[in-house]
Amino acid sequence: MLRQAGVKVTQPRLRVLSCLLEAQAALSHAEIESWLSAEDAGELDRVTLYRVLDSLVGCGIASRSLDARGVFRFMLKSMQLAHAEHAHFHCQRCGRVFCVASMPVPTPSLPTGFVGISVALEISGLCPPCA
Amino acid sequence: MLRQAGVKVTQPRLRVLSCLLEAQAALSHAEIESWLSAEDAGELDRVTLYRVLDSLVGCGIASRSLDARGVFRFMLKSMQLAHAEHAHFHCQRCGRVFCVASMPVPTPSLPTGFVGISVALEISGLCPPCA
DNA sequence: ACACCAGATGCAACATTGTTGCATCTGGTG
DNA sequence: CACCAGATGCAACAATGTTGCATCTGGTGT
Repeated sequence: MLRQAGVKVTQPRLRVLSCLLEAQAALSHAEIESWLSAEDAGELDRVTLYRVLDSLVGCGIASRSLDARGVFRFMLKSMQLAHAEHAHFHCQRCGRVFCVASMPVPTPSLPTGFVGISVALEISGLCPPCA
Repeated sequence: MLRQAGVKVTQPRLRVLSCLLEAQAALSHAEIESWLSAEDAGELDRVTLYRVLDSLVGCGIASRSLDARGVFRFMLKSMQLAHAEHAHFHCQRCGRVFCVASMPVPTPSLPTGFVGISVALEISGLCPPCA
């Protein structure tokens, strides 16, 4: 993936990628950091992780979004596409994101001249543990 | 408004409220702070401003949302309600936001245990001039 | 008009998230 | 194998938001 995207294949990038590949949901910087620090390979520098994530987003491998607390979360672009069809629930307290399969994203009906590229249906509130 | 909401009527709250009443858009903490510091009455403590905003949101007078950078912005609930029922279109090129009256926000149908507080339908794309 | 007190304010210190500068290291290329 | 653009690691900084605590004040009962 990295080679295809035209960026250098480095240890940190491979580790972060494998993390995103395994993830079930969009991960925050802090979550990736603690996940990686549990590995044998040891910790990854905080700043390096920020820059690795920037580069993955920049070359189109990953996508960046905001959770309800205003924290950036990352997921593979390929996975993100699979989540474009239903709503997402953002917990205002813990920041976790849940898929709401029961709420499909409506097809855009835009005024003439507007070109829709993506639609997102975002619900804010409290998840069961936090409520 | 404050008395009706059942909270104490204090100087800081009145100053922040008048600020929000005049505002054309949702304001960030920093914007309100610099606006207030230009007044004759002098500066308002940073922390007090956070707590005033919390109390206004808590008693239902104001509402809190996130901008694209992950910064909280505040506006009067009365103004926000006028925008809660329809979708918003964000132009990826010029950044402008348009109301899409033709796309109503669906009523949430959440799994048991989840408490929904707000729903937003956000479309990204290109507006007529940019397309 | 006065005293009281829950809640609001102001200050200091801290926490979290994200960024910048710079010296060093390394993946890819010739 | 040597080179170098770009990646990494470290330190310091910046922006945003939170907590603890002493003091002050708006509202209420007297």
